[in-house]
Amino acid sequence: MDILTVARHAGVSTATVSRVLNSSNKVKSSTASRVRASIEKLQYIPNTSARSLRSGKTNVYGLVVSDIRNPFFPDLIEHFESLATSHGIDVTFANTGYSEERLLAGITRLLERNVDGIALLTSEVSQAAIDKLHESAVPVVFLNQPTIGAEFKNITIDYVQGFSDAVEHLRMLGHRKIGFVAGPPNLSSAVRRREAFLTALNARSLPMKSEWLLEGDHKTTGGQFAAEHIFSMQDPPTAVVCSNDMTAIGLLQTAHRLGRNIPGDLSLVGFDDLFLSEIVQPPLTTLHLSRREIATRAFYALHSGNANASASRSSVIQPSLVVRASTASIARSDRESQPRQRRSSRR
Amino acid sequence: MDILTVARHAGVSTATVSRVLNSSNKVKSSTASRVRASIEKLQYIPNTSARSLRSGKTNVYGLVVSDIRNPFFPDLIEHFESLATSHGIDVTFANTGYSEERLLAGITRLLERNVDGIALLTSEVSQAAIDKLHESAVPVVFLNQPTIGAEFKNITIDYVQGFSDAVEHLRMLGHRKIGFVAGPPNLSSAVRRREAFLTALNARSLPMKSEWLLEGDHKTTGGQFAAEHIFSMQDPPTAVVCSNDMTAIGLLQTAHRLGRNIPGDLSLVGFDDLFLSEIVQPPLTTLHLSRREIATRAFYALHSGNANASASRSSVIQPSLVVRASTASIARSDRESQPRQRRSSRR
DNA sequence: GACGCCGCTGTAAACGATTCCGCCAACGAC
DNA sequence: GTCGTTGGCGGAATCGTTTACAGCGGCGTC
Repeated sequence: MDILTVARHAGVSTATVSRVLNSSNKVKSSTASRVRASIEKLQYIPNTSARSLRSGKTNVYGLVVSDIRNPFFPDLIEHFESLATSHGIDVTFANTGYSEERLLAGITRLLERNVDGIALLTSEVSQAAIDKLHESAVPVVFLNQPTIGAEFKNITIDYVQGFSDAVEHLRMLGHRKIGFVAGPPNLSSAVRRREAFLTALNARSLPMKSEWLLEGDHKTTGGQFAAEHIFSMQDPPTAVVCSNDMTAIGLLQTAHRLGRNIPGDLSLVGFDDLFLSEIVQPPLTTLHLSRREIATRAFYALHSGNANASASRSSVIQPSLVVRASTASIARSDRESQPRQRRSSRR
Repeated sequence: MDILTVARHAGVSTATVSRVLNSSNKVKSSTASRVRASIEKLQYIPNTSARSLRSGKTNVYGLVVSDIRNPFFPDLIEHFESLATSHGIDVTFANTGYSEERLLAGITRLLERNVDGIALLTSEVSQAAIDKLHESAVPVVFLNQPTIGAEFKNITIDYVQGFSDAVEHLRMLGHRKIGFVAGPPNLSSAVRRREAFLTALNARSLPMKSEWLLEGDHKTTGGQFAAEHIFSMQDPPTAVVCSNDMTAIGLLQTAHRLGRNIPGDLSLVGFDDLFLSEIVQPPLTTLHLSRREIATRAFYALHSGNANASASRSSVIQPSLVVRASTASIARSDRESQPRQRRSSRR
């Protein structure tokens, strides 16, 4: 079932069939409808390989993410995919599992597939990967890669403002000893989050003991590890900010296991606002990061050609603080130098 | 950069280059290595469109899932994808959001892409979808579709045994009044789970009030709804089995909100064993369903040709009960005819 | 020495679409 | 009546591979 069969059936040439397929306006409407009838009758489906061989376009975007098990990414994928398919574009998928090796392999695969664009919604981009993308001239959009040159599009997230809000929230609650559980040090997004946190601390002249600065892995295991450390410290922080929600949730879980109370013994702030954050006990105070917005910008960065490229490059996504129940006023024994206080006025 | 350039550079014909590309054994090894050197030198990447136009194979599988936000599916996707890419196959992805319409649209897209196989790891398959797949003659594997004819492969899950284990577990704990929160009635997997539960109840001559048979949506919202119902009943069940973990987690969350204790006031069993189940408080007793196994069987059902087709069709996946902390011996006020009891011996 | 066979390689015809040209009829202007 | 223009359509080249077929040395066999 090829285009020639349709052409014969409709009594026209293949060129004309192709034109109605691609909705060229140079076909008389009576001819067009006759062709369309034949297409319908014969159940003709154009061959994608032939199409993209000739036209050079595949109508496929590659989407690469770090860790599909982190609920942050399924949201992202869903939005990206539904946006893409509504524009007639399919998405092939690559999961790196935070491995640079798998990232490079994934990019190679996508390049071999001649995808029309690649959304690299991941953090562990190595120089080798960037070089490879650079020489293949395929449109690429990154998520929050500060070191990326202007030849690539980049969606930036305002970590500084986000963590500033988080720290300020804790400060208002009376916390002065605030710890941080970072992500893996080879992840640029994790590094930037950590720096943004430290900036927020500095701006408020809050103390930072290196002991309070823990390293996680952006998974629950990192949080579990951190919890064990924190609750065995001589001088523990009274509040902890985590580099992402999964870390905070792992911490929460271990706190439970150790018989500690959140937020009674420790206030906890996450980052991402996974749906999980509402579900855990206590519901997690966290920074909301809109997946829909990221997916939308990523898609249009690839799709709109270069139309509003510069506009979308300059824009920045703002996280917003969502206060739930994992943070509370500093109280009880933690407020060392002050008398015990029942509660602050009314609330 | 095409194959002709490489051929000239290596001083051979395009046919020979193609042969080394496809590792035909009919090329002298000295020639082959010369060609390989040229490929390397010129950074040649074969054009996938041309390849699949000529060969009729795309080396792409379609993977369609119901709801990527349900953590069950990311696990599935990850395993499927890593298996596929390790065999040189890419996967393009479709999310149906439980919508038959989107399912049909997704299948159409995949068919237009000429994928070499489709894994339909979803439940809401309509007859229209089946017909479409049938006439396209593309290899397809379904997940647990009892009505599917023998012309399709099908991975079956032993719900009867699974729910039997769950009910037996509750019965051993002393529960006699056991409710069920089902999934959407138009989802065949949900219907079959419900039936399996009822079978388990019957086999033990346990009572079933229709009031205890609730309907959810396989998301947390369904569980929330169910919790509100259950805790306002005159004669509530003492234990509830849920059609999946998301439902159980929603129920758990609302129980918390209503000030009820799980498992004190109600024992709870889920289905799937999401990683979430370990994280919620209390950790959820549930039926473990191996995503790796499903993904593996799905992949090989498509990939191994017809080699061990019949073997894989006949095999069945067994869920296994994982006992955590959301189920407990019936106790306190729920044991109507018995005196209140402080706790069971030691613990 | 003729012949057949075998291992390796090249030639060229597909695969199924898109699209550049060029053609033709119709029509208006002069 | 001639000519130019324009809208609509067809012919055929082209995209980059794969692969059937054929060719061509060299070698063993009789």
